[in-house]
Amino acid sequence: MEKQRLPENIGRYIELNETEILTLYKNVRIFSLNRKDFLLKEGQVCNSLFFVEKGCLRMFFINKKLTEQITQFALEGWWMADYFSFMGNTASEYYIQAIEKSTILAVDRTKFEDLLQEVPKLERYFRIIMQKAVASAQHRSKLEFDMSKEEFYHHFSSSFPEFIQRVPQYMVASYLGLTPEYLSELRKKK
Amino acid sequence: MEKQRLPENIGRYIELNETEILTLYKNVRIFSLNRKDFLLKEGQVCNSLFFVEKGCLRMFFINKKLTEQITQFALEGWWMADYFSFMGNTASEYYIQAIEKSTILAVDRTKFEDLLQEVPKLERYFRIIMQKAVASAQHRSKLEFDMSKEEFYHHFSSSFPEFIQRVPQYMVASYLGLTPEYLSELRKKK
DNA sequence: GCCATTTCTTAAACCAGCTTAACTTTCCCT
DNA sequence: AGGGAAAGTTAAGCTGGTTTAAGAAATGGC
Repeated sequence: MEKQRLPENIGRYIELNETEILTLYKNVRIFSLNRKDFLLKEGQVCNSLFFVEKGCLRMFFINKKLTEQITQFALEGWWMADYFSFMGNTASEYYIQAIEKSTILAVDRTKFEDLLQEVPKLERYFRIIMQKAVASAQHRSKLEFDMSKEEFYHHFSSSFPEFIQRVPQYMVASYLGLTPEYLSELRKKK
Repeated sequence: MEKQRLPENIGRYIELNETEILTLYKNVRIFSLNRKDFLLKEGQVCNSLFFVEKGCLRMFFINKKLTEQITQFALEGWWMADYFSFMGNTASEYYIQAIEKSTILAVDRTKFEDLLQEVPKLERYFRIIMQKAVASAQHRSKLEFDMSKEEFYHHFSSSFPEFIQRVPQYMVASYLGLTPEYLSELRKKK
């Protein structure tokens, strides 16, 4: 239990004492992943919420053209899950995979309920986290409606230059909803 | 205080006693809107969360082409807000408008915090509501990535046939991200 | 440090969905 | 009930972004 990104993250929104932090860790699994390891595959139930302590995850599904369509990334300090599958205990249509060597914290569904029971303040933390996720989704949706693919790419790469360095180009293309060939063309243009 | 959609909705996730329901109502404004009345306009701060008791709301922004781009609808039993503006106290880029005569409950930002303080169980309710909203956003995003506009329209109209009846076609087109002309063409085809 | 694999590039042909513009139908207000 | 405005339709021409295919460059595992 080296670093402490999660308590630090939680501490931004609520205050936990030592006992509560211990309870938190009692309900969390910590483990590391290699590049390309999977946390979730299509057909499985998403039984955990995943928190990225170190590294980077991507979420994708296999679309009708049988290619991988990336829908989300998660860097350090981000939560990731298929919430539909997690809440409804249903088979997921997504894959969650490590892009880099990563350290992950996982809260399993049953432990999650126990944890919220034992430390009700965490309801507030997760309420705020989820509210921020909804705000982000609203924002992304607006950008997609308002910008051409070209503008969207430039917007994204100037907003998250470090990210562009860190992740292969074809994944960025997939996430932004354009082909790697077209992204390559856009890069040449400018 | 005629009907009680909100307590009914809350009751699906947590149990409130009479006192708590009273506290709830003490922190909520109830009012009605005519067709085309606004709850929020671009430039204003979104100071409330809105709950649709009766009627229908739409959320939109003015895009680069200076046309209204609808990003969300809210029917009876749904919450709507610009969460980014609500959380950050910043100017909104959106409009929220009634499509029909509607009855709305509004929880203002300050009252919201008071309410959560007085009835902490509501943190849980809102956590779950927000989690479901995130799940929906994930789902919609997947559909958009995976379907052509034509498929997306057919999917939507077979999933929500009542809704298609209730809302003008050009608003459906806007929400689905296609032009009214193209939607008209699709309807003719089938 | 090397080689297989993965990632990125280039360019031409193509198409889903948009634009424009003019017309028709429906709705809503008094 | 009637008229003006709002909503829906039609069709032709156009374009942003995809597809295909093949070659070039970069990467990371051993």
